[in-house]
Amino acid sequence: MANPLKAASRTLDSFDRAILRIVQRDNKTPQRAIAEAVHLSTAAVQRRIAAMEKAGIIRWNAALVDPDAISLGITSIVEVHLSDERTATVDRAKALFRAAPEVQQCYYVTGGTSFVLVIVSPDMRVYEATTRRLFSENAFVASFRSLIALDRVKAGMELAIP
Amino acid sequence: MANPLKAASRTLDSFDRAILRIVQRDNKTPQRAIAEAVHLSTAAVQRRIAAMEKAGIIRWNAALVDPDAISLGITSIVEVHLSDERTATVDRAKALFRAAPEVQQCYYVTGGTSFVLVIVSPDMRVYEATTRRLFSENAFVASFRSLIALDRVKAGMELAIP
DNA sequence: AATGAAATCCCAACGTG
DNA sequence: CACGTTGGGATTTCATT
Repeated sequence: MANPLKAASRTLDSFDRAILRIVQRDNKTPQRAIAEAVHLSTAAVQRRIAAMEKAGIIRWNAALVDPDAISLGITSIVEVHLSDERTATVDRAKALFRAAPEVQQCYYVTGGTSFVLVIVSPDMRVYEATTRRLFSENAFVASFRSLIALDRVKAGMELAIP
Repeated sequence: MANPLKAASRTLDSFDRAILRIVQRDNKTPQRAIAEAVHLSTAAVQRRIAAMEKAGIIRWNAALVDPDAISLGITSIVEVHLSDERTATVDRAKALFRAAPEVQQCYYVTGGTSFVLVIVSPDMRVYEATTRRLFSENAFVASFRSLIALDRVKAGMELAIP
């Protein structure tokens, strides 16, 4: 996991991409249904899915949970600026954010802003406590800016597969 | 889908949350394994999962695909400012972003910035074309700022279930 | 909520182009 | 080498108590 860009070694043909388009939306689709949709046998579909899982092309199979259902009503996007951009500092920040359960997503970005995080919290009080723990109480965080989500217009992980 | 905050009607007990913690990481876990992990019968697990799917608590079951594997190496976070915040304008923007396949995620946010998007592209050339189509060529977009991801430190949809 | 039966699905082995 | 067909084993699903 040390390398940010781990190239996927397998070459995907149009069958693979067609399968991905389906399981991306519903990975519980029966292989028989997939098979007839892409005009392949169930065994071929099975082999390709297994290969793509092993190659890391399918990273994992997840049930996507509605945050509101479990009282995590606050979604916030946070821009975080570090005090410096030395490798050691950046790595410490990455480790911190990766380990924090409240941090649903974390991107290290260009453009002056060092990180963009997506944080999910039950309410504002807890959110404020989280920001204090992750940002205010860390010397290597110079500043941060919170954008509170009023509407999760689109909040999946779906990709437009070419 | 008109209401941004659709309250989930079902009340979750600790069994439900325990199940969610498991299927969130791997929704292909056999029900028997879930059952013994949470100390319930397989039938009970089965019924609870079905109920949570019907209630929308489990929004969908997805295979998460590695963007690099399908030549979508550029991930970008974009802040978008609208020319005005009238309802009609905001709704038009929401519809546009929701319909765009390149837009993986879209949040309508407070704090002066109207939207935060996550956009996935095969390369910079295509990314630039996308920004032109979605932002530069739309009169209701006043400005936007791109933050290119150097590292997807954490890029799932997992929630810390309380 | 638990039990058991029926249907379905997954997966490995074999044979073929 | 990858595909398709076939069969056994496991899992999900439904009906009953």
